[in-house]
Amino acid sequence: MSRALPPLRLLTAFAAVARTGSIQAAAAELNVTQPAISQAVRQLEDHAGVALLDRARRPARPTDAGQALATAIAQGLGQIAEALDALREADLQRDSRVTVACSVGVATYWLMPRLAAFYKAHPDLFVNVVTTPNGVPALGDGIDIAVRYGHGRWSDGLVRHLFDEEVRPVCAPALRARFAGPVPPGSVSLLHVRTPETSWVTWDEYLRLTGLPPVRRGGQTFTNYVQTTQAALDGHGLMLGWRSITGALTAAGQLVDAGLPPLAPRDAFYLVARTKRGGRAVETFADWLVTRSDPA
Amino acid sequence: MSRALPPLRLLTAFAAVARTGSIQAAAAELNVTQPAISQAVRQLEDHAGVALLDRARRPARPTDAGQALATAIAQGLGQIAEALDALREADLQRDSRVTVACSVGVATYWLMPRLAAFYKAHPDLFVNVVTTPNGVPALGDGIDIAVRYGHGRWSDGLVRHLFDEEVRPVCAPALRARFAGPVPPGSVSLLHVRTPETSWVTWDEYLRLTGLPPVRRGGQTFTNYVQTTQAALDGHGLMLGWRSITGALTAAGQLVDAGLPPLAPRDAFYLVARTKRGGRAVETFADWLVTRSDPA
DNA sequence: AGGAAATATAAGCCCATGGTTATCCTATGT
DNA sequence: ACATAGGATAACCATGGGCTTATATTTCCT
Repeated sequence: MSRALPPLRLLTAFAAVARTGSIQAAAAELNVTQPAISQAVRQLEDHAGVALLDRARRPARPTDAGQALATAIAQGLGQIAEALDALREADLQRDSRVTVACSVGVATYWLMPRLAAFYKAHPDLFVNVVTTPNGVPALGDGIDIAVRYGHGRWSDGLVRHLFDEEVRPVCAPALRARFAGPVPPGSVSLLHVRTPETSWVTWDEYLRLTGLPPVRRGGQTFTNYVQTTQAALDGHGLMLGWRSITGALTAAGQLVDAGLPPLAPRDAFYLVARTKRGGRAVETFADWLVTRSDPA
Repeated sequence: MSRALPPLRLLTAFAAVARTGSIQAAAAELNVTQPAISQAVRQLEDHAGVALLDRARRPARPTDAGQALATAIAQGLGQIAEALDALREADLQRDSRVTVACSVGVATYWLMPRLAAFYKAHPDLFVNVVTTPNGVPALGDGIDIAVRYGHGRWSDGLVRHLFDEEVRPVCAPALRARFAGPVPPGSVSLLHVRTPETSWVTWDEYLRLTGLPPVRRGGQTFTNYVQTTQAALDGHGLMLGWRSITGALTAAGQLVDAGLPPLAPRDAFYLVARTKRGGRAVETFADWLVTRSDPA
């Protein structure tokens, strides 16, 4: 049955003697006087019950027993010190990283293009973007911030308004050119997005809310706005363009307004941040995104 | 660059919390009050700069970081404790063992027969007998005691007188029976022992010192008294019987006095013990051997 | 809403720790 | 024999470590 360990000070004093080669050198390294180390090692020997130093030789050298113990001390305490360093390092890392969850469309056309400016302003921080294939982007293990479209009344985090949206039909220029006036929804292929998120406006809702006649189901259906946007760019039909997704493409002339009325939904985009365990990076990024947010 | 380790008390307090499952249980195990452990873990967290316990749950549980650190503490301190235990164990072992060096003849006919009585008196001690093939039994690495025949004026250890010797010619009863008077040395085969040790009386010295006529070289020569004694037992000749070697055999009638005058050499048997690093067993055995020593 | 259990906090205090200085002792080299 | 270097010992003391008690706070269950 082992007795309690001796005081750490005795262990480190002896390890220093073994490492530096003499009691005097160890004292110098530890910034104490030589008697302090001499007494410390003697106390350790009393505790251990065996001689750890051969003092007949000058400078004193560890006995075989002492060498064995010095090795165990170095390894044992080294292991603990490494674990502490690793924890601090991980904490520093965590404090310089933030993970954001959002839909793949928002990620591709809104968030990622903005990150360059964020890194320019904060080169020491790193944003990890996680796209949720479907459903509402959620907070949780490893997710610090979620960018959500919806009513904004969530309770799982701190909610901050990013921007209101506007939805208008857009299409490829070539498709637009086929009609003198607005592109009639009933005469072209409509590009649908079907997602479990029920907040996003669908073609049916758009037509109903703008007083346009309903269109019998046709066209193509995708599961995300990246594919839908690509199909529109390819001239495959008419899509509902959300300003945060297609605003830049429309400004660049790659997509054009279809001449139909725009729709301003009541829902908006929000940033939701976890209230616990938020490090410096999370707060910095959230603040930046809120102040720099505009839909296009 | 790692900072100094925190006090051992904080490490062991936290490790106890991780192992026992609560701050209260750790306090009970360490025989302090619950606030003592609560404060100790808080100090460790301040030192480490990370949360080690999830206190929202009752009882408090280690965080992932805390679990990692607790493991490192257990392994690191365990390694040091094991090293200390091993040193103490080795020391205990050394304290219950003694190694004795002597000639093979003394070992066989004098020392080994006595060890049974020693073990009876000291069942917790162990005597390791090392026979030196030739030369004076020496102290040194691993040899605590030497049993030597000689002048007794050695300086390599503590010298204590065991017993004086007596040398007399002895032979098998059948050889003795061939002569009405003393067995004449010149008429039988003499059994010689040739050894680098120059203290032991040879046949030449014996005949000269007792005034008997010298005998031209003949007979057999052996390198130790075990073989010589066996040859005498077999009736192969006349040997010089040292009381410590052949006393018991003569008392048992296996060998008989040849009727020639005995010789009391000036040299004697001594015990020489190392003066350094003598453990309890060495002193105990040396004392016992000195008080229980008699030549036969 | 209230009680039980676990943890946190603040204040207080005793005593042991962790050194220091002064000096002695021992080993080794010249 | 002497000088130097390294280590040992004794006496001393200031400080803060390592608790304690008392009480507050928080979480969870009934």
